[in-house]
Amino acid sequence: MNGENNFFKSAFSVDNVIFGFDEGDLKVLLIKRGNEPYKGLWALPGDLVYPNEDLDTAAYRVLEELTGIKNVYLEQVHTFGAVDRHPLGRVITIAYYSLVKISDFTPKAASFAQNVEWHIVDTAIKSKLAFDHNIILQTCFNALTHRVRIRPVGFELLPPKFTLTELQHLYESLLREELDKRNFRKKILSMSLLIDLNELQEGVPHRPAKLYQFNKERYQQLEAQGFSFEVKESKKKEKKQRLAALILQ
Amino acid sequence: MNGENNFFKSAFSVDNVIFGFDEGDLKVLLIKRGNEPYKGLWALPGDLVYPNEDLDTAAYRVLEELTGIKNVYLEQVHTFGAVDRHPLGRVITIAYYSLVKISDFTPKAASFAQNVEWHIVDTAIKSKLAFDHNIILQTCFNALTHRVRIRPVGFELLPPKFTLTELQHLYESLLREELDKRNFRKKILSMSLLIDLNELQEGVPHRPAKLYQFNKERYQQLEAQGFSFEVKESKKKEKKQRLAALILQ
DNA sequence: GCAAAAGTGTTTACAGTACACCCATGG
DNA sequence: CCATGGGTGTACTGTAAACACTTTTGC
Repeated sequence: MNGENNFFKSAFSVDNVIFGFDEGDLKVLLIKRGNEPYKGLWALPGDLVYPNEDLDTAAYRVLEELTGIKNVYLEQVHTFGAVDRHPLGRVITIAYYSLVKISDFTPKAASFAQNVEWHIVDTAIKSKLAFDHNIILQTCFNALTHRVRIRPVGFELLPPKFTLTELQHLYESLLREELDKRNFRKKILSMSLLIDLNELQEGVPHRPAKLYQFNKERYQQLEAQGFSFEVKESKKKEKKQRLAALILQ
Repeated sequence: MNGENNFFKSAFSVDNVIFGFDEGDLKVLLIKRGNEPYKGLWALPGDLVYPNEDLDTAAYRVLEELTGIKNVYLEQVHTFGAVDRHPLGRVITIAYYSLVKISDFTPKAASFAQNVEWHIVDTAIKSKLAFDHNIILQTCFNALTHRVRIRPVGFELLPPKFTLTELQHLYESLLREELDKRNFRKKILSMSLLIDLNELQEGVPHRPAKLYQFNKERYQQLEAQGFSFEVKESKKKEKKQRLAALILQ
């Protein structure tokens, strides 16, 4: 398959790191390989890209075939192309990650599903995965933690209604550090990206928490304005934080 | 070349957005195409990846063959793979950018060099480039402006000895905004990433400026510590700016 | 002496951080 | 009435931002 000095004798695939959040842990969807190479090892879902298929389309296809979920957050991260990364030939792979709400997840055909499992990311990274999937998973996790500091992508991982504590736990999990409850709430609520649903949790053995919803319209409005918070800002404020961002975080 | 339903009938290339800084402008190195398709248009330097060549190696090769420069800053940015992006077949391309000191640049064979030119980035983005190179250039420029806010990559674009004003102009060019001279100097010098060479500019028709050098050792030391500024920081300070980074810039 | 860029400190305002107690519910 | 997590406000502090004049050199 490889070995001759000939272009157009290689292939490319997409691999999709599908993240979910459940029971306080960030998880990733893995497939147990039924064939060689790496038979029996866990691997990221992926597939060769069809000749008439765009890369993003291929990544969406892999996701939907596996989970049945459409319309998810998907982002290309990096392309891995070490000569020896695939034992059977020259195959480079374009790595994506997606963020899904595990509650939306309906695994396909049961015979298939028994080889598909959510794994805790921390554990999966340390275990031996097929191909170069350890480094791909690590790279995509890094990209996610970086992304979450810049854009409110975290909401993609939560169910439509959530409590502030759930949201905080998600961020703590992504940022790998504990956050102060009062400061977290102050910050989040000040962005007016949440809609108070005036509903309460039910069936919890303690004071029920308020439920919130992500305000997508508000988010898109802010994004279009470069997050300059038009309502609160003076001209002075707009220029603030520019030098702050200079060079070092 | 394309059209059959057959994998391993596609190819991948690297394209390299080579940035330089000169006369106060950010520039990009372009090649005028001598062959179809897109004959006569300016294009990013790039090449097909050899069957036994890693992706990064290919990107370095393209750079060195063109400029004679080694050991530069190089970063993979994004992979472009629209089905119709190359008129002659299915060719996806992995886009890189590199940062070079224009002073190091020694164009290769003169017959070749007449088709190689530095273009001002702003102008090049607006002009019609070959293939999908407009969007590739734009994407790489965005990646650079993002990167420069996080890591001091700007120094890669300056000659070994530079003045603070030159450094400020570079940052103004990359960030597309004017900076306050006193605040800029205060911030930069406080990071102790610069070495005062105790030398002055010569032959300038005004008060000569001091020359500085980038302190690479200090930078690597800080990087290894996650830029936590060990000398100045208390434990409290270490936790600072964490919530700040939450969600929105 | 004049043109041109270099160099230099202080004040103000905002935003992040630290921190502790009462509340509502189920059992 | 107890256990569990939900919910709330203030004082402090560090850093970014705004801002104007003097200095040095070449011509």
